[in-house]
Amino acid sequence: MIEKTLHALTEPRRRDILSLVHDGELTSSAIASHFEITAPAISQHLKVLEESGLVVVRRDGTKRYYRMRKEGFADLRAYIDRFWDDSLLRLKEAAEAEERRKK
Amino acid sequence: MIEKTLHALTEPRRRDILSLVHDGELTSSAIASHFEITAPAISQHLKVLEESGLVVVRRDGTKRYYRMRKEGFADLRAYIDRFWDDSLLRLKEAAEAEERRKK
DNA sequence: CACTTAATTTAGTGTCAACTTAATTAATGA
DNA sequence: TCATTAATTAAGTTGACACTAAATTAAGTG
Repeated sequence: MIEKTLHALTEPRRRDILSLVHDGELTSSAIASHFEITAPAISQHLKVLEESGLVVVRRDGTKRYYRMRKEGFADLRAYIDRFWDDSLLRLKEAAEAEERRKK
Repeated sequence: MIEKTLHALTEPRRRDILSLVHDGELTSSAIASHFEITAPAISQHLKVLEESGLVVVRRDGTKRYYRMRKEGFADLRAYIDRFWDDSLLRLKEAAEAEERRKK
């Protein structure tokens, strides 16, 4: 899952798309109107984003509304925290050691 | 920077390398011994990791010791948190995306 | 049933990234 | 200085992927 999340996020336009659908849902063509590339290219990006779980789609007639799916970031966030958190822990420990040294 | 971080992390072997050098430093060849691919391939991965800021290297004679650099995750973590937490900083993202689209 | 709108899928192209082997750099020791 | 060890850089191959234009699906509407 983290594999797909990272792959989806690495492409800059997909990150831009995510910013666009963060606040609310937008149709495929509404999203495409913000870019210079063609609608099929956007559609392909949306597919990658959807398969990664970073966006969800709602169908209404011929239109498809995309919006961000926050929980899609959970796994990647947890992965990073495995590296990040104990560095914070060590900073905390160092600070505490420093405190003790001062006294 | 987040660009380079994501690119570095997306390749599975580079994530494996990061796990290896998480706890302490290892030489290039010690790292390579954990994989089936050749030493030059590992060297190339290490270069990408170093340029992304996710590892640092210490030279001693002909050997080069690599270790993880936790601060390298900071930007990516902040990026994810902008989506994860509802924050006004998200507006900054949108503005930056708009700038990129204009170019 | 055509016709239109919205979007996707298909097929093909150019670029880039992850390998390989071979050559090269760099430090050290006989 | 020559040889050895550690690692990287160089050159070339292959496969993946972000595009494009064209064809296709799907859901209304006259």
